[in-house]
Amino acid sequence: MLDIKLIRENTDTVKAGLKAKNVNIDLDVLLELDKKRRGITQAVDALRSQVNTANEEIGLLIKEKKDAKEKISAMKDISRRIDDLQPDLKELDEKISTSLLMIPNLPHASVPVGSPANNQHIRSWGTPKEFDFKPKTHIELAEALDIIDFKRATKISGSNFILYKGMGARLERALYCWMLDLHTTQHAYTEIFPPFLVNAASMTGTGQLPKMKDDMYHLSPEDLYLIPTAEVPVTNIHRDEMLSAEQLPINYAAYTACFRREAGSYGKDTRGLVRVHQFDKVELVKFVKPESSYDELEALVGHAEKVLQLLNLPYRVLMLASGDMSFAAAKCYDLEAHAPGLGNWLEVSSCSNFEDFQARRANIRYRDKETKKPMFVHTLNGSGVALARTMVAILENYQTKTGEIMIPEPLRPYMGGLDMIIRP
RNA sequence: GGAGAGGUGGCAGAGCGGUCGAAUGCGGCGGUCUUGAAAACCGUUAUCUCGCAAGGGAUCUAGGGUUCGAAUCCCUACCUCUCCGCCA
Repeated sequence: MLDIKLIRENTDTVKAGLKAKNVNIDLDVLLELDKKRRGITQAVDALRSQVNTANEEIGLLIKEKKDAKEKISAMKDISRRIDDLQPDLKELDEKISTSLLMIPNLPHASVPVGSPANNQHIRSWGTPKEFDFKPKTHIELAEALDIIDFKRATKISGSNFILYKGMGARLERALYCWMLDLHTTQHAYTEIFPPFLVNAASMTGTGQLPKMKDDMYHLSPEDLYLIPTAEVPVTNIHRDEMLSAEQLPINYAAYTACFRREAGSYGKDTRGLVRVHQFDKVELVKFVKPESSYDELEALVGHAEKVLQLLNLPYRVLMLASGDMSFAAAKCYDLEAHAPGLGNWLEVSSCSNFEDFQARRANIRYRDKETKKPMFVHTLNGSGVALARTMVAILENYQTKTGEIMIPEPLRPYMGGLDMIIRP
């Protein structure tokens, strides 16, 4: 959520930022409502002030057992006038806060303005693997090895669900266990295992609601949502809390399943593991002081990159252009791993700084040592990393000529020492 | 699912119609004492919002209601706890 004061005082900056994010919102309407509200608020406050003064006097009169009838009836009139203004004020409040919740975060100054075509290539690690045979796709490989059963997943749940089997299931488990161990022991994150169902307040806190309602699975009797990412429950750990400055930075790593309806993306990546309704992910979440959040973003990207480096998967780092960033992000790097079977780069991690956008919505503050004032923290998160697509990259990069899969070195201890997935 | 209790400041906890934005304790901050620290003692310490300012206003889970006036009374929702039942 943006600060209404920022919108009021730096209207042009905000307008430019929204334009860069490719969002068409009429701020002038909002500012007009804001102006009206302030006018009515001032009128109401003045009346209330009268009431408050009079009430003190009435209290005294009654205490002294004097007659207060006249004053009381005068106050009835004023109270009625306040009541008359109240509905307008309430309506304005609602309109303003609804509208504020629909305004996205502004891009940071370092972010290139434009569409996905303007995404900026930051660096690459490794080079796409060359094979002396035609590499297969993960779909062909997994079916032949009987480690993923696409047909039965569809029977059980529908299209774009995954059913891992045997060593496929084991490899999935090895991956998230290893990633959690890496981040908790090497990068100083505290492990979290959160609920996979969250309430509307949590979804609003991180910015999924109200705008992305249709992208999420919703359970109606209880009014709960399936999490699209661990970002939601983990960031909301500290919703409505006042943290102490000494606690910061707070770093959490969480494995969760992630659930996405992917409504509106039918026809895209319909086969295989690239776009699925449920996938596993280890998410990294940071709560930091504002002055360090951009350094923390670089560190966070580094932690996600470490996963791909240790797995020896070639990847590239992109800084997203303003128009390609998510609703809540101020700056975002994507990591794309190369999938030689598909011949594609796959987004396996997205690392963002939200600055105080989520902290404002979720009311996550800390007390500043110098000013002693409550301040909003900055929140960040990044995938470290998302599994289904990383599984694609592993299967396709580690395939042999005979269609078997070498197990990446760091995962072998998690696979009972196994170094190769062979045909059944 | 049934019965009961409760949701108050950073935390714990009092207040149950009229100077209550709220006692007290803990914690925090400043000071006295001390070579330094601890202890002790003294002082101080909510947030949001309107206003150039002076100074207002709001907030005791949320939303309604009663009243001139609500943290305090009534209704509804949500949440927490205890007991019973059911259950992986």
